[in-house]
Amino acid sequence: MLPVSFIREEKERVILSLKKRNYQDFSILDTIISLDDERKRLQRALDENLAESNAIAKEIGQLFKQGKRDEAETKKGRSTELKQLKGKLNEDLKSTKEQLEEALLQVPNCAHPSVPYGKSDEDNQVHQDWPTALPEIGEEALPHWELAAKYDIIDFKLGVKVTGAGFPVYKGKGAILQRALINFFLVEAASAGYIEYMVPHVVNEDSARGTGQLPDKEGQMYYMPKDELYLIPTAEVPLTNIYRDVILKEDDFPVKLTGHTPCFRREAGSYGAHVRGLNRLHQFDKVEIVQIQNPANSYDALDGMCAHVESLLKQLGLPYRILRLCGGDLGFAAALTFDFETYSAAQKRWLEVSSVSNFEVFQANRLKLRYKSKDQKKPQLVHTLNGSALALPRIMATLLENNQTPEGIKIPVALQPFTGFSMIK
RNA sequence: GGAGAUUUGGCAGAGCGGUUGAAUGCACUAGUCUUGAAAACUAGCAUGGGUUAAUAGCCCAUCGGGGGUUCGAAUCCCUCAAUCUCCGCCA
Repeated sequence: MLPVSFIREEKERVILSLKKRNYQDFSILDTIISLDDERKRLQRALDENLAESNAIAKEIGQLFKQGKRDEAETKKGRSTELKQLKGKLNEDLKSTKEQLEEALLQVPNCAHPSVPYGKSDEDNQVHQDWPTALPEIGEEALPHWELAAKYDIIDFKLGVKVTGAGFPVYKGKGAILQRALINFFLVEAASAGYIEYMVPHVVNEDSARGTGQLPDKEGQMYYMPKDELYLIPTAEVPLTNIYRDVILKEDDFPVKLTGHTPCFRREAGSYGAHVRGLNRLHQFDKVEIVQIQNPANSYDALDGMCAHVESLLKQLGLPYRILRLCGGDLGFAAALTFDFETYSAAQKRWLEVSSVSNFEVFQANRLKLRYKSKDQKKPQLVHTLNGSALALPRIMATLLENNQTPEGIKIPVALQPFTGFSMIK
C-alpha cells in the first residue's frame, strides 16, 4: 500500500507507473486525495469535540471537589450533547477511513523508472543469460515426469492417493536430492550473510495482511477457519512479519534473513503440459531470502540478491536467463522485479525458478516497519526486498532433464557433498 | 481440556475513577567536570493523527487487542489474546 502522502506528492510518477501497468483510468488517485481531505476534516472536528469534552470533565472534577454539586450537574448537559456529536463523527470518520483504505488497496506499487512498457510476459526484457548457447540433449530425452517414474524418485500417483493432485511424494534418492538442495541453498545463503530462521508454516490474519496476501490474494491461501490461521504461500510471510511494527536504528541495516519452508498454494491453474509433473504444485519447498534495507541502498541490495541467485544457478550448472519484468507482468506490490528462468532441454522451454523484487516502501507501509535515522526525528519507512533462492520443483525438473545420460542422471559436483551420491541410476 | 494469577514506556516497576502520557530506577543521547575514561552532576529521551513553512509550538489518541459503564477510565464491567502456576492429556 502506498502512503497517501506519496500519492499526493508524487502523483505524476504514480500516473506514469499506472500507464506502464496498462491502467486507463487514473481517477482513483483523485478519489484517494478527496477521501483523505474528508478524513482530515472529520479528524479535526472530532479532536475539537474531544478537547471541549476534556475541558468540561476537568471543570466538573474541580467543582465536585469544591462541593459545588449543582454547578457540576448543569455542566453535564453540554457534555452529553458533545457525546452524541462525537458518536456521529466517530462513525463518519471510521467509514471514511475504510473507504480510503479500500481505495488505496487498488493502487499498485509505483514502478521503478527502469521498468519497461509492455502488456504481458512476452514483453519482459532479457536482461542477461548464461550460457549463450542452449544445451541440446537429443530428441529421445525424457521430460522429468517420465524420468521420475523411470528411476522411481518421485511418485505423483501416491501423492494423489495420500492428499490430492499437486502434492507429489519424493522417494529414495528423489527425497535425498530435495533435502540436499535445501541444505545447499541454506549454506550458500548463510555464507552470503543471511541469518537462518526456522519459522511457523501457518500464520495469523495480521501477518497475512502485513505482507499483502490479504485481502486481495485470499483465494490463493489455504485457510483453517476453526483457528483462523493460514497456511503460508511463501516464507516471505512469516520472515517479513518478524519485523512488523518495528522501528529499527539506522545501524541495524542491512537486515538479511533466510529460511526454508514448504509453500502452499491453492491456485489450481490451467491444465495441460505446462502444469505437468513438477511444473505447478499445491505444495513445494523453497528457500527464501529477505532484506530490510535503508532506502538509500535498496537497489544495490537488489543487485546483490540477483548475484546470489545467479551464483546458485551457475554452481548447479543450469542454463538460465534473467528477465526484467515489464509493467504488464510486474507484481502488484513490486517496484522492480527480476525473474530467473532455467532452460529445460527436454520440455524445450524456460521455467521460472526465482523472482527477486524490491518493494520499496509498499510493504513496509502496511507492516509499519520503519527506521530512525540520525538526522530525522520522525521514523521513516524502510525498503523491503525478497527473492527465492531457490524454489525447488523446477530446479529439480531442469536438473533431472538436462543431466540425463544413458547411464543415469548426473548430480552437479556442488551438490554431491550434500547428496552423498553422484548419480541417480 | 479444567482452575487460579498476571499483562503499564527499550527494560524493571509505581499507580487501582478526577492536571497520569503516566512516579521512580536502569539503559540510551547530549552537556559539565577530566589529559582521556569511569564516577558524579545537569538536561533530553514514545508512537500515530490534526494544525503549521516547520521533524517549533498547540490540540487529539494510545497503559495487551476490541467493546461497554461514566461528565471523566491505566484504574470498574464484558470479550478475545498472550504469559505464569497447578491438574489432566500427550509427541
